[in-house]
Amino acid sequence: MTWKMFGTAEPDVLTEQFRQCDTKNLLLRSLSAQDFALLAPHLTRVPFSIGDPLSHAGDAIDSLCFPEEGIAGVLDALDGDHRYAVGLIGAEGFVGWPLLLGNSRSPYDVVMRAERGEALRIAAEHFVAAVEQSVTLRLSLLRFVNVFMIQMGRTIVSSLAHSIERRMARWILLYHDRVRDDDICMTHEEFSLMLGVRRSSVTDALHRLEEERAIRAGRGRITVRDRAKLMRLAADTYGHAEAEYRRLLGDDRGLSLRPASHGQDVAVATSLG
Amino acid sequence: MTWKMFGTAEPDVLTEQFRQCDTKNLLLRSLSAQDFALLAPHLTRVPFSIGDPLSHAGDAIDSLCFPEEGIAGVLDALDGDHRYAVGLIGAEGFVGWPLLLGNSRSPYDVVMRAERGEALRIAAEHFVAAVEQSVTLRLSLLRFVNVFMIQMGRTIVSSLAHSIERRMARWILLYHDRVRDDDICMTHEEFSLMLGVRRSSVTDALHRLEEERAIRAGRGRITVRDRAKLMRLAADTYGHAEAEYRRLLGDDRGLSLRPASHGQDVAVATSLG
DNA sequence: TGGTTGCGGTACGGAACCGGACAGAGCCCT
DNA sequence: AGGGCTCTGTCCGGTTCCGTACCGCAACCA
Repeated sequence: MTWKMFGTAEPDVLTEQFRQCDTKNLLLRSLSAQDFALLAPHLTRVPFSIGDPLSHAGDAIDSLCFPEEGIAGVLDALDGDHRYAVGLIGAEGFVGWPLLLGNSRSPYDVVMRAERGEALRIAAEHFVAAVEQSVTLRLSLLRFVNVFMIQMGRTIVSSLAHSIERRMARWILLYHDRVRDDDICMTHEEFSLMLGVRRSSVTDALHRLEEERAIRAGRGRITVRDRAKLMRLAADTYGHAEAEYRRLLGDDRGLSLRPASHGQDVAVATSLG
Repeated sequence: MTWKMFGTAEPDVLTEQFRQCDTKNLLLRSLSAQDFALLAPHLTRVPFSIGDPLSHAGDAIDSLCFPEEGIAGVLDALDGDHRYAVGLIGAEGFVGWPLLLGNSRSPYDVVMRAERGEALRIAAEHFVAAVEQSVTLRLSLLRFVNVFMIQMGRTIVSSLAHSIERRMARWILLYHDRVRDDDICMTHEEFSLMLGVRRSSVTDALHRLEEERAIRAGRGRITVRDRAKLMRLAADTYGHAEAEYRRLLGDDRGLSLRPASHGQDVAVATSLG
C-alpha cells in the first residue's frame, strides 16, 4: 500500500490520483494542499536508469520532472565535446525550471546520475496552467530556482579558488544529500568529466579523502564514512546553498535536506512513516 | 530636455514621472506600455560611483536597480576574504532578482564596476506589487533571470575548461557589451580578484591579447580594438547567453546587446535618437 | 619640485594539474 | 575456469599557474 504500487509502468493518468503524502519529492510535499491539488491530477510517476536524459539542451521543454529517487546532473557543454556539471538536483527540487522563467527551451542537458531513479512528471501545459493559478505555488517553485542559482554560484567560486580534493569533497556531499544510503555510484571517469579534471586526478583526490577516513572507495562506488570530516574538508564550498534551502523552503514546513550532523534523514523518514 | 535633467540629486518621486523613452535600461524599454506604467511612478534615478554597493550579501533587499549606465559586478565571497565574479549586469537587466524568486535577502554582493554609473531604483514593495499585478511584466523580468543563469553556467564551464587568456577575452567582451565606448576602466588587480587569478597572470594575459591586437592596454584602462578577434579568442565561452537574451527579450522588440559584428551599438543608438 | 602612492612589468622557484600511457585488479559472460 | 572488458592505480614529462618579490613608472599632491 505504498507508492511502489504505481512504480513500474506508466498508468493512465486519469485513473490514478496522487496524495501528497505519497510522494517523496520534498518540494511537492512542502506545498499547501491546495497548491498540490493543482498539480496532482497531472502527475505521472516514471522510472529512470542511469544516463537517461531528463532534458536535452536546446530542446523544447514538454514536461517537467520532480525527482523522488536518484540524482539529476545539470550539465553544460562547450561545442559538444565535454560536458561539465553546473549543479545537481534531487528530491529537493525539480527539473524544467526554465519554463517558469519564461524560457520554453532547456539551456542544459539534465541526466539521471543514479542507477535507479524515479520522478513525477507533469506535462508543460498543465504545469504552466497551475503556476498561473496560484501565487504561492509559483513562489515555492521559484524559491527552489533561487537556491539552485546559489548552488551554481558556489560551483563557480569553488572551481576558481579550491583544489580538486576540496571540490571533490563538495560534490560528494551534494550527492550524499540526495541519496538514501551512504553509497554513491559513480566511476572516476564520470567524476572527472563532470568536474572538468583529469581522471587520474580524481583517483588521487579520492585517495587523499580515503586517507583522511572521510570516505571508502570501491569499484564504481564511493561510500561516505565520516560526513562531518567531509564537511570540514569542503569548508565554505558547502553549506551556503543548503542553509538557504532550509531557510526558504524547509524550516516552517518540517522539511530538510540531510541534516548537518551525520545520520539518516530523520525528517523525511518520520514524515513518511 | 534629456533625461540628464533628473540626474544628479534624488528628486521627489511623486513630482517626476519617467516616460519609457527616457530610460536607457533595455529591459524597461522592452516592456509594454502598460507594464512600464506599473513601475514608472516609483522609479528614481540614482548615480553610482565605482565601488558603490548595489546590494550586500545577506542584507534584506529593500530596493531594486535597473542600470542605465555602468556595470554591476555580481560577486560571491568565500568566508569573507576574496570575492569572485559570478556574473555582470548592465543596462540589459536589473539587480535584485532574488526578490522575484521569493528570496528577500540578497545572496550576493553587487558592486558598481564603472567610474560613473546610473540606475533607476524602485522600492521593493512597489516592485512586488507591480509584478503581482502583471503576468507579462513578471515574465519579462524572469526571462532576464533565466539569461543570467545561463551566463553563470558559462562562467562555470569556462573556469573549468579554459586558460586565463580565453577567460579574460570573455570578461572583456561581457564588459564591452555593457559600456558605450570601447574603454573598460579596471586595474589588473581588480580583474585578478574577480577572476580568481594572480594579478600578474592578468598582466600576462592582457599582453598576449595585446600582441594579437585585440585590445590596447593603458594604465587602469583596457580599450577594445578588434572585437571580432576577441570573440574568436573567447571561442564558445562567449555568445550563448547573449543569443538567448536576444531570443527571449530582444528580437521582437528591436532591442539587443551589442551586435555580433564589430561596431557601435546601432540598435540602441537609433532607438534613442 | 620632490615625495608618496598605487599600478604595471618582470622574474624565480615551486605546486598543482594535464595529457598520455600502461599495467594490474575487479567484474561479467560464456 | 578462462577471456574480455571496464575501472583503477601509477608513472612520465610538460605546462600552466601560483606565491612572492622587486623595480620602474605614472599620477597625484604639497
